[in-house]
Amino acid sequence: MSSAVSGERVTIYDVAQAARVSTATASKALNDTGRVSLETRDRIKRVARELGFRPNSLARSLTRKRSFSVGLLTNDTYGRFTLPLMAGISEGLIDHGVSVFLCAIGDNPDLARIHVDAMLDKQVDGIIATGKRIDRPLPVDLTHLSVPVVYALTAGPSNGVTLVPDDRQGAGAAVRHLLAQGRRRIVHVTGPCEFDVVHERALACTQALAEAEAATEAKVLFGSWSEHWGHQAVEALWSGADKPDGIFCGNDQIARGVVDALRERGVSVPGDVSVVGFDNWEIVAKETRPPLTTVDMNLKELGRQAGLALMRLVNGEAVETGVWKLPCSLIVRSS
Amino acid sequence: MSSAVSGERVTIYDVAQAARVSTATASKALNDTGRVSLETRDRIKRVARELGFRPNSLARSLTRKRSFSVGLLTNDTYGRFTLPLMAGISEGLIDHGVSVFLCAIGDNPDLARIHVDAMLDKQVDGIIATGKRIDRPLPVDLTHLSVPVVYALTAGPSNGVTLVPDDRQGAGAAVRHLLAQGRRRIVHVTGPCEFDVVHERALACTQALAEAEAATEAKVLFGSWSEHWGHQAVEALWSGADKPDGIFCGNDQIARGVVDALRERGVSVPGDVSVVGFDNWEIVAKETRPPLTTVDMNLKELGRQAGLALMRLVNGEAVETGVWKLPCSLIVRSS
DNA sequence: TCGATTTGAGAAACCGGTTTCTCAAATGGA
DNA sequence: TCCATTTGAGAAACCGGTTTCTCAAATCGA
Repeated sequence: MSSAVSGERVTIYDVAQAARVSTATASKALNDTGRVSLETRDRIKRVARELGFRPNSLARSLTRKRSFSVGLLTNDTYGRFTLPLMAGISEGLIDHGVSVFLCAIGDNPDLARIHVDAMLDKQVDGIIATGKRIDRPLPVDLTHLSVPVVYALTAGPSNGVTLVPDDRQGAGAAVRHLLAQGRRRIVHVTGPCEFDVVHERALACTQALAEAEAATEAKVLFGSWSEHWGHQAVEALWSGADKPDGIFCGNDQIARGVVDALRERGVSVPGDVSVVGFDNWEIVAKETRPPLTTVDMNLKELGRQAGLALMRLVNGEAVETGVWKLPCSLIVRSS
Repeated sequence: MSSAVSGERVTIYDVAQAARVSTATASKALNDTGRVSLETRDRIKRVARELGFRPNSLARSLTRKRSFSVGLLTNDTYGRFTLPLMAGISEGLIDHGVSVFLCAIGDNPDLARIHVDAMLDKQVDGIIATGKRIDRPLPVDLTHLSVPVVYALTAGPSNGVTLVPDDRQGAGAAVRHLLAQGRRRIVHVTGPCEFDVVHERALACTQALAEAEAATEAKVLFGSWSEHWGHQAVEALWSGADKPDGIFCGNDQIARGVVDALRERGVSVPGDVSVVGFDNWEIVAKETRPPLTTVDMNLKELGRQAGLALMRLVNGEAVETGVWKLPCSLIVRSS
């Protein structure tokens, strides 16, 4: 416990001297490797503890050729997806003594290149690439790096490891929830059709409805990812005949717009119409009146898995390539 | 350009050999230090470029005792404040070749300790502490570390360097904007009174109103940081006499609630009442109908400054201690 | 009891750079 | 022309660890 405020850091040399052994023996004792008697080993460990010895990670990395740090490259400026992911990665890796360099590269290829080079110079053991769109790659090529790369929430090469939420399963759960509420006239109000996830989710809607024999094809309205579009969609739907009794929205902001618009029209949620969102962006979903039932992509868990997958690659273990789809969870609130 | 796909990394030894000099000379040439003839220097640099030499940052750090990496400790799980800050720090430091380790520690002191130790083992040059509340410290003591620490958006020790937005100036600008719109019956709807910033901003309101001789004291309603509170506040205000014609809100979510509630009551914004928010959380502010005029805390710039201040400390330069208040900007939209 | 094997520990090389110190050659001044 | 100074470059030590190799002492088997 002592350790004292000895200005300078305690090195393994100090420990060796205090324990009257060579640095070689000290190193072996502390790492539980090599031939050292139990007695000596314990003594060295005790001395190290007393001196408050903490090995210099840089020196260790130099010989071990493992820096115990990884890089996280992100595209996402708001941090809405990145921070939960980051938290998961960090949580999964801290047990391995691994720290995470975060680089916000925006959409700037030059900046991305600079950051990637900086990471490689710092000898990161691997890189996790993440973005805000699953169907778009980052503005930098990571395929010929000397370190393994894992892709999360962004497009990766087909022979790489890519982790994404299972949009289809999530959307299916949302629609089945609406069906379970007795809703039959279900509409999907979603984002721009340029997004792959939009199609995935629409497809899942159709499948879920078909399974329940509620409809042969889901009615889908494409728009933008905004609250404003939620309002517009309700206006369009309620100006026609055949008004829906269940609405599944492409994200929580659209759902928020939909719920607000319905309330303004005097339509009761969930009395007359049930609404389900997507993302479980708590700050939106919980503040909606009534609080929004929505799909959570379990980004933290996804981050954890991405981190662990990267570690396996770093350790040379086999990892199944391709796209891993991780399950989403339905968060049932009052809408 | 060649460099080839030579599997292994190019070391300074390779460069030295190719240029027919010693590693000592190579190092001096590449770093523009020591005694080397211009001719030799150029040749070595050219060879290094041709071979695609990139110095191993770990090895360099070991001798230089500078790792060119810093740690960012954060409390904020949503990342709403952290990511803009992070982007600013990163932007300010990448020119210095410095990378940032991000650690999300939540409110867990043990986790915080583990992360701090991990950073120190990795020989970070310094640490930036950030949180979601300016009047609360992180759950870990950073005062006796061997590396300099800068605090941003979180409470630091009085002899430390702390950067925060100038809430008073920002709030003053907001109120003066309302006054300039011809508003005189101004109310401040804000968060819980346990927050220091709440008082700072309230005080600034009073001052601004006093300067304009519009009132001797600002009317302030304390509540929570939610949209819901915005609704409640409007209900309370409109059920009494003396309805306001200008509302300055403690954050954009409250403002959002206020604007929605006013619209539901048929009160025109900005026709009858002007509303100003705080935070410029674009995803809320831009989606409000009408788009919200609000105060931006310039977090990215704050991050940049924090990073640069830390660098100065690392380089042993003098840095003024105490609380630095950085200016906020009023973002004028339609409310 | 004696040679063969195992054990414990240290010397030294190494990782990939930086830096100090040394020294021969080139230059300068008288 | 001769000595003092400057210049350019390399040898070697170093940063703080890890790892291989060596070797004397202890243990083992016959």
